Amino acid sequence: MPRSTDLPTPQSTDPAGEAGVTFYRAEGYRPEDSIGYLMRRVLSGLAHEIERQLEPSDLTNAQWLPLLRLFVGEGSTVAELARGCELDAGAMTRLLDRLEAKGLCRRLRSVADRRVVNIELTEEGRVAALGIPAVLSGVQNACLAGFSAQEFETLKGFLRRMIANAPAKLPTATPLIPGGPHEA
Amino acid sequence: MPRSTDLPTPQSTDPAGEAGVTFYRAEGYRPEDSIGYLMRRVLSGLAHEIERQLEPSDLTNAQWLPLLRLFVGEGSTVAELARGCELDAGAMTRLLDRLEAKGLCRRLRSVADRRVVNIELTEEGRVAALGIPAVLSGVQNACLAGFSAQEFETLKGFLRRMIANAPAKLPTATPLIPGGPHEA
DNA sequence: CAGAATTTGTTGCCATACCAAACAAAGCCT
DNA sequence: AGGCTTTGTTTGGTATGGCAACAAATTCTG
Repeated sequence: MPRSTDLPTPQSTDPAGEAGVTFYRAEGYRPEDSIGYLMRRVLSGLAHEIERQLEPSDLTNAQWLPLLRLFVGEGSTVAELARGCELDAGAMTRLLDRLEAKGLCRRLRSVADRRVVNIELTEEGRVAALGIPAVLSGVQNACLAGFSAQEFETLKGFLRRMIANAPAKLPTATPLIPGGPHEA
Repeated sequence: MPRSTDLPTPQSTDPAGEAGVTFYRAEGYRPEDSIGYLMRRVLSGLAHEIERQLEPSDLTNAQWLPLLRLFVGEGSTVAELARGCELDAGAMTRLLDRLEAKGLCRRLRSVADRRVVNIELTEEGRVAALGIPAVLSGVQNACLAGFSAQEFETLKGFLRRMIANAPAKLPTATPLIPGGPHEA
């Protein structure tokens, strides 16, 4: 197992000079033209519409994601769900409190590892989760009205490149490297 | 039973019926491929980095926007700032409480309209606001590393089209309609 | 002009979200 | 075994956001 203690250098260019990437400047900066502002508006629109359509299920915008992940089996403990939803473990605990209070899930202490609490959907929870993908699909399709398949792919490519440009953020998913480089 | 008249009509009649805009489907829906998920990750990356860089100014992610708007003169009352930041008036009241507690702004009851509270930056507030545009520009430029000017424009076009696809939501900002509503 | 409708700012209540601390249970190391 | 470290969960404190209820001020209307 190669321990790469050096930083991965995707591009051999100078770390300082960004090859003339200067779309924005401090002087005359206009929020309305910023991609951050634009994306925020797109996202808030999506979120509002999703929450509106999930209202009959009594699911808030913060609650459908963990419910969906439980439903599709991507996570079954507090810690896993917290990581999957990019949330604080404390926040997830209380979010699950509310879901449990609604009767959508229940906690089961693991016997194998007594630190762990396994979360499982109730029958009600499964029913509620069942409708989520349709809503997400519908809302996002509506948001993309007028887009060609080509444009859709281009857009996703742009977004993935922007994500890749992030300066080493959260370890989104724990790399499956047993005994990997555990630097502080 | 003659089925020769069957059209290639999909059995699942699209509720949206949007000229075949079906990038996502309920069956096999994968969050990681959704534009919502991707944009959320881009935005959270931007937000984290901005907050990190503004840390020395003691400005949180929620606070720099109203401060910036005050600084550039886009709003000077609670209601205006709330609208400009797409926030609840109540949330803005308390946000201003915290900014005022930090000595960054102060409230002045209007004499013309005694309902109104005018907010103005203190000297400290001006100093803090002064550095914001540079941080926003830098972080967003970094996020766009590797993008051509053409791609940058294409991306913004995509985002604007998605915003336009929103189902008639909030009257974001008062349009600059000549002869329109007389704004303050 | 008087009463209704609207606007503005504030506050209460609740849902969220982060951070740090407290604990418990597992793992690791000597 | 005993101690230090890691992981998982919960809880307390604080910041933030939405909604509803209100009071004060202003505007609209009959």
